[in-house]
Amino acid sequence: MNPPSSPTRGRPARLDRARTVRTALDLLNESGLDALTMRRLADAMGVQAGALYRHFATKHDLLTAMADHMLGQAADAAEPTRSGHWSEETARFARALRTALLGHRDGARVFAGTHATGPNTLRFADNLTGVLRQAGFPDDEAARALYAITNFTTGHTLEEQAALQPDDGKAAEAETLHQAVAAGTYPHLAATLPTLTSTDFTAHFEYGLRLLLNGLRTTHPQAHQRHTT
Amino acid sequence: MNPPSSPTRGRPARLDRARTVRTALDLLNESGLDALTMRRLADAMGVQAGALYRHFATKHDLLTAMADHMLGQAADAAEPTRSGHWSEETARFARALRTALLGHRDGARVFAGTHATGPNTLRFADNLTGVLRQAGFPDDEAARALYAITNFTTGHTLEEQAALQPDDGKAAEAETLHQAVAAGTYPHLAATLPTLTSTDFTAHFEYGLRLLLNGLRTTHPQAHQRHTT
DNA sequence: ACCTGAACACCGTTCAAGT
DNA sequence: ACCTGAACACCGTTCAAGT
Repeated sequence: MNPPSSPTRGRPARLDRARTVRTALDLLNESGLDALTMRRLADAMGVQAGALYRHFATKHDLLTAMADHMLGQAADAAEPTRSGHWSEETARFARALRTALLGHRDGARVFAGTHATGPNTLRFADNLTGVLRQAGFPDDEAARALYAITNFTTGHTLEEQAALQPDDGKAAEAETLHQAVAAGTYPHLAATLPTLTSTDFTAHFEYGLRLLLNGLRTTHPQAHQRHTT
Repeated sequence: MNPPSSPTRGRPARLDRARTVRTALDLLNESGLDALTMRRLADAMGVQAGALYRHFATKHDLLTAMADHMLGQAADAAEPTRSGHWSEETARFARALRTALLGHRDGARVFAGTHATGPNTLRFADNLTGVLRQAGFPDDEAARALYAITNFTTGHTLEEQAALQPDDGKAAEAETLHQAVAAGTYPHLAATLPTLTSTDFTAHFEYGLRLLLNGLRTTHPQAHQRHTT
């Protein structure tokens, strides 16, 4: 069943897609996206940079594979359980996506920067869409709700991870904000400053998620619910 | 009122922040973010690359200034008018943000990649927060709603502009999707494929926005409304 | 078949020196 | 004061040549 010269014979290949993606994700966690270069990755794998191009046509290709690998966590964590209410199931998918992106440094940036259409991403999307369809949403609303939820989640996590970043003039930025606010230029920002500058990102995320879910309840074909969670 | 050697005398400076930002945004529109380099920008301004560092400490600094400039459009377009219902006012802010980001090639990527805290960004945020507070939302909810709306909008527009990009193996991607779907692996994606692959991004955006607004209505202190828009 | 070595065409950023 | 020239320490990607 193997070709004449079996690929398992001869020098064992140092490189393969799976191992390269895992090493790249490790490097991402250690050094961040800006420091993830093809040369550094090649170094980490004991190989010359050019060798990586045997498995990935471009760096963007590699990042796409990394994004899909991350989504594996999300897809596993959110496997539909048929038990909960559709809104709680949907929330689990959104939370699993955020958690998966938070699982790697700059994870949201990697995911947002690629159009991942790998098996994990598709599985995640298929399962979430299934939850909504089985809840009775029409096909087009299920598709659009999928987009709304994932786009909100990536948008939020992008912000969250940017805010967590090593101090890149972050102090100076807060300074500008406080000064402008103190000057009375932005009265509404001044009034809401404690919440705006809060680092409880889970609370921010849960609020936005709740808005989306409440919105979905409102448009649900059998909208017989009345509770606000 | 001017220092001894007035800055308006002598060689007229070829460089200043405002003109540099405008030229950079033009270059962005022509060539995209990946082609926007400090050297190319310097060329466009008839200057050596190093000269740019007199006005911007880093490239990221320049991108932040570009992001705030773009938000000027959004802040102007959404100036509160005191006339409409708070939900319609809020929708105007979200739409103005999307439109402003769509106004420049890779606009969402520039905005999402920077923590803009310039005057335009703050004005936009202050005005939107004001609409929500005057509608009766408590301060913390107004702040969180601001985040939910802007994060959804950037997340959506990021996707939208990525999808509009010149064909970067986009055909191959659609191929993979259709094959996987035809193989019956993703039944729910198959059922929703027409909507999922629709390029009517305005419809996608409006649906997500409606979910958020309906969600806000649900949690509104004086929730006496019942209509679904 | 798989990888090396070396090159090509670039980057962002710094800084002495010129005017 | 403002900008040049030139360098430093890198990039992604390609491809003949080795093993």
